[in-house]
Amino acid sequence: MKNGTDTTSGAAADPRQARRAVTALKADLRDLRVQLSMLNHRVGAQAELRDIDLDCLDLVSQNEPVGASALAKLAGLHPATLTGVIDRLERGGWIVRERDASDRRAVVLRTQPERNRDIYRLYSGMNGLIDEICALYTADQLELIAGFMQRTTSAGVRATAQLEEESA
Amino acid sequence: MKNGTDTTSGAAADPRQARRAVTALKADLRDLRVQLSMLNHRVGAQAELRDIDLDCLDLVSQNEPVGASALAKLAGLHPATLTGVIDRLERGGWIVRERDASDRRAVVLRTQPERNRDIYRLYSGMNGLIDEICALYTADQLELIAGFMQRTTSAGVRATAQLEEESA
DNA sequence: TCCATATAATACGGAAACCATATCATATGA
DNA sequence: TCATATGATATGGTTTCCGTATTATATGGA
Repeated sequence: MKNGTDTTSGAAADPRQARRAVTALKADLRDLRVQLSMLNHRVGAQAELRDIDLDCLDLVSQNEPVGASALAKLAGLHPATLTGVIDRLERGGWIVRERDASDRRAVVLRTQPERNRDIYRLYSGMNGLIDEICALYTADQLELIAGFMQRTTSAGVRATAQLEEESA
Repeated sequence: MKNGTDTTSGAAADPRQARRAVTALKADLRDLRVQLSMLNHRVGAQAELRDIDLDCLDLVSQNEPVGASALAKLAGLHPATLTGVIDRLERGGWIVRERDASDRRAVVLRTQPERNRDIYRLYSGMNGLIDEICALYTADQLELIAGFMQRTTSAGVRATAQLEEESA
């Protein structure tokens, strides 16, 4: 492994190499996105969940406790559609739906940790492979990569919000 | 980035730091996956395509020319479902469906480059933000990150195939 | 060649999901 | 207190999904 984390700034010594690297990385990111969606689809099939249900389940665990309307906004789904998603997730035991004490119209969603271990188990193959990949890198390199992912996620949030308001 | 310690090999100097880094990276990867799915959902909404249609369009452009059954296998979709997906993609002008000259039962799918620029345009916001992020890194670092993504994509292919055969 | 069998894609139809709209319960503020 | 807003769900028409049947073509013997 040649590339390290040793450099101090992002200034490019060779602009041509930099441009090529950026283009290649974007293609790799796109391929990664598609493949992770495919993996997710199979996981969902095993768990008898639609793709969107699994996405919502992820969103709940990232944001719990979360209300239905907040989740609808995060997922970009119509409220009525989200009711159906929640019904399925609740019926399958993946989440619980509670009344909000401070606003009795509202509903609060939480994951069922016990049940969600089943999802984790379906990802265990991928998990092990990622461990093998990570073993090829130093901790510093992994932190560099993770940092890039965090920034890209933030960019995704912003780009999503922008598309959202354009359609509004 | 942080402390410029050894970056000469993949061996971890501090196993504890390495484990923490791997755990954090997995969480970041998961967040990234979800957010990219959300972004994709908005892009699909603008293009009047279902999420799965957009995934299939990506798969076609990655594998074209590709047959319908090959695509069904890649996407993990029932053949009859895929017919519907292809109908929508063709109706929208995203792909063309040709008869295979060497096997007249088969259909060959290709993207319409002209039309697919519309998708590219919907991703332009994200694209620009990624450029900004990449500017923070050296070309060597970007190559390191891209390499990690490639390996992760390969891992995704393997994990997907494994889940596939477990269900069969 | 002829036929049995396999394979690619699509047609069909019932079940499920999606979502615009209406509805009900509750909150908020004039 | 009441008008209005808001959160979630119910309703119903439209679309999608997918198991199965069907059609067209290919392939490998006898």
